[in-house]
Amino acid sequence: MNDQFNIYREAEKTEKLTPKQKLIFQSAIELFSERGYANTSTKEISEHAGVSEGSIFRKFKNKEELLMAILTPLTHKILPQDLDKFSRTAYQNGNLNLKYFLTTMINDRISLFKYNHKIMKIFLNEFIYDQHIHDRLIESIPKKSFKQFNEVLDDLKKKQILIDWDNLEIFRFLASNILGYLIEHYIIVDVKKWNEPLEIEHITDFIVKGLTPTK
Amino acid sequence: MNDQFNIYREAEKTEKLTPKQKLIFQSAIELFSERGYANTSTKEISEHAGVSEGSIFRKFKNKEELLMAILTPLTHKILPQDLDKFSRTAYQNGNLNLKYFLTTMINDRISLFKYNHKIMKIFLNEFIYDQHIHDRLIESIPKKSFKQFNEVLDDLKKKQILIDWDNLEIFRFLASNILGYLIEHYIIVDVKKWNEPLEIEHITDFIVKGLTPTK
Amino acid sequence: MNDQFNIYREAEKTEKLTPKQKLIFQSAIELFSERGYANTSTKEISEHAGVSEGSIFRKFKNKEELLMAILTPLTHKILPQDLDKFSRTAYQNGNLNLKYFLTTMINDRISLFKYNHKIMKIFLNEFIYDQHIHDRLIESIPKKSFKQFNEVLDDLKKKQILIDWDNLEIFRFLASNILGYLIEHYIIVDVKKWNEPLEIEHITDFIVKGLTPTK
Amino acid sequence: MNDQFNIYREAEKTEKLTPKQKLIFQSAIELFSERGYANTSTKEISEHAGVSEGSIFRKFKNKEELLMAILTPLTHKILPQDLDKFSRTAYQNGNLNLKYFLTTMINDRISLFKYNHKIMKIFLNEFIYDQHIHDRLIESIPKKSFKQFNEVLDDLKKKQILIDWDNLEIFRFLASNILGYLIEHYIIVDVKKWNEPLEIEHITDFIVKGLTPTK
DNA sequence: AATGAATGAGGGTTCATTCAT
DNA sequence: TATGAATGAACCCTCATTCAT
Repeated sequence: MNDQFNIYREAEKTEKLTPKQKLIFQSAIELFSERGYANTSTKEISEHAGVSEGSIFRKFKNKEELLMAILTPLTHKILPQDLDKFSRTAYQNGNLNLKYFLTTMINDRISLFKYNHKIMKIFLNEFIYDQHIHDRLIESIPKKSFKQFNEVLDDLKKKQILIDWDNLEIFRFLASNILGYLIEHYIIVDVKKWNEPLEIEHITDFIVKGLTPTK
Repeated sequence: MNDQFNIYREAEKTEKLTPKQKLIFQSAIELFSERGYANTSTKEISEHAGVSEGSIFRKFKNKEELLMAILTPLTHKILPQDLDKFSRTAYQNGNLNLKYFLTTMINDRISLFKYNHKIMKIFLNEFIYDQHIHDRLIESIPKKSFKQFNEVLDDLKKKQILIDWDNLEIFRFLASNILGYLIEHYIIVDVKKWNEPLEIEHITDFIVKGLTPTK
Repeated sequence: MNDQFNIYREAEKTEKLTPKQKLIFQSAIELFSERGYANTSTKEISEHAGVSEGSIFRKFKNKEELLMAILTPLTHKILPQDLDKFSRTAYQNGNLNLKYFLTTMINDRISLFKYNHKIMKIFLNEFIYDQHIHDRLIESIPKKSFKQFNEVLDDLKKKQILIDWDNLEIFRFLASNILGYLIEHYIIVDVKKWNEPLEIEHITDFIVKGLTPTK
Repeated sequence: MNDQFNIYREAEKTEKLTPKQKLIFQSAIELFSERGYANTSTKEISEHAGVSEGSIFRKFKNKEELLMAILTPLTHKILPQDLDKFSRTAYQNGNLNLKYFLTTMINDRISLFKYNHKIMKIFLNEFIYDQHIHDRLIESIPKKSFKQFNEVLDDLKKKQILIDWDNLEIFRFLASNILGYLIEHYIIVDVKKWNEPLEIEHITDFIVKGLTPTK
């Protein structure tokens, strides 16, 4: 049911991986997320996958290609691809408000990231630290998403249900709080149990209040 | 003037580094932040510092000790060490409100990180990936800060000028938005110029509104 | 027409190669001569031939067997196999002279090498460096050729139309100048166009003059 | 006394090699000439030199740089650098003739190559087979030598003591016969003993006769 | 104190060869 | 017969660390 959020299963399909190559793929995700790309040797990956080291390089030209094969699918999903769906939903409801729109979007993003938090961890790190990978990833993020995102925000601002700040700032407020939540609970993982629905509601409330225009 | 926020100058003092060792120290910060700890060789550090490779290991037992020498001072400063100063300030002003308290604190944190963003960049990465370093750093964060932080928040909540959410959640909202801002502008460094005071005001407004109790 | 000089076509016949194996054979010649035996991978050969890598090893036990299959036929032709034909020709002409004999022989050798210069290039390299191949090739050069060669030279010397030097020296003068010409134009391949008949005439003249006994 | 012809001793000096690096240098010459550059592993070189493998890469950036360090000095000497010295010698003698000029030059070249036949073997092979190295070597051959060579030949042709063929052809006749001799005796090394002065005299006679203009 | 030559374990990658399909 | 996935030894090279000078 939640397979719509499982990114790498899809990647495995489209890349036509053999069973052993799937093991390599999954082992790489496991180890990269655990100890970082630079700190994981191809030998370790092959051992974790129960496969010869050479097998890695049959499918993946080199270690970086393996990393990109893991990360690229995410770049196509990392921004909501049908933002207008959310805004339309809000309109259909008749009861047009920012909260409903954001609630839908935030939950969608959280679901996506939850099911791919290991890849997300790898992604976040490489995106910040490896300029080369940073550039390659930026390129592969669909331009369409950016455009849509801006259109929706501009529309909301025009209707005066969104504060009139720069779109990039608004985007950062969204991203910071969603990612902050996810990083705390899924990446740093010190905390054992928590009331997820409640916290998500808090996040939504927090963002909605923060982005509502002051009268 | 802003030397109060300069962490590594202090580190150099306390560790009693010779001039050459200072060069090593600064070169390591420069290169670790630029290309990551794992991707920086001691050879490169020594060359950047204009020093022989062996000199690194005279002062620092090994590469990791050098890293820890860079990061440890930060752990003592990463949480505000005199939060009550901020709250007292707010009181003294007579005009007690959340915004003033947060404004002071946020600006303080941003100043600290700005003047140490290279170390921060190194810190973020190692904190996420190296369990060993993660643990050492957690230990060295002063317990006192945690306690103080909780006391202040509880006080604010009692006075009903702060929303009644879990302190850790509130902390996360603060941290997420401050770090989000800093990472965007000081670590990812795609953007060239921006209106810093305005953005900081937005951040403060955003957080204040988000954390103000609903009537 | 010039198929008498085409060595590998013959090889293909005698080894009874299937069409795919012919492709492998020709691809190997192409690539070995281009980048050297050691620098050509079986994968590259199979790709160049449009064939699976495994197919190479169906016919050829290993990479070296493939090399030997290419080189061995050359070793049976590398020395003129019917030298007496040349000398007889010279006699029949009635106009017995060294020049006519050498002209015929030199042109014959040049024709042979021209049509097999890729194999020759491979041969020259392996002959020099691989002792194992060196020995195998020396063995497979027909003893008859040596004997014939000596007989012809001795006869010419007796008739005092050839200088009285050691046969091996004379052989080297012949070989050096013929190979020098071929290596320059067919193996080093820097030069674009040249007057082949003229140069061959010069070579012949040069050798004839050099080997004519001084009165 | 003959150290004027020893190229690599000079190389070792100019490159300021440590004793261990000299061992590496000499081992590389030994092994490259014995089994070829491509068939010699850096591990083998280090073992032959009784040194750790890493030591190779302290001085030489990579395997190819090691090869170039061996070959480059030769490229500066491979063509006679003071051809006019030979021609002047011939003139001074009063008894100006082609034979004297060639005798001097041929003996000089043979001496040079004899004392560096291992490097020559490596050189010949890489020059023919590795396009990349071919180009680098061509570049480093001093242009002056080419110019001088042409001037001397043109002068000799004008005085009608040298046949009027293209200079490149004449060069090839010289090179082919000198190299043929050296390759036979110093590189293929099947022959045990031979009368060197006699053979060199034959070579000189052979070339002189071949290049003397026909009346 | 400072140097930098030397080490050798381990890194990513290539490749001839095997073998199940 | 033909394929190509899989292997693992060997390859070139990097690097933190040691130590004689």
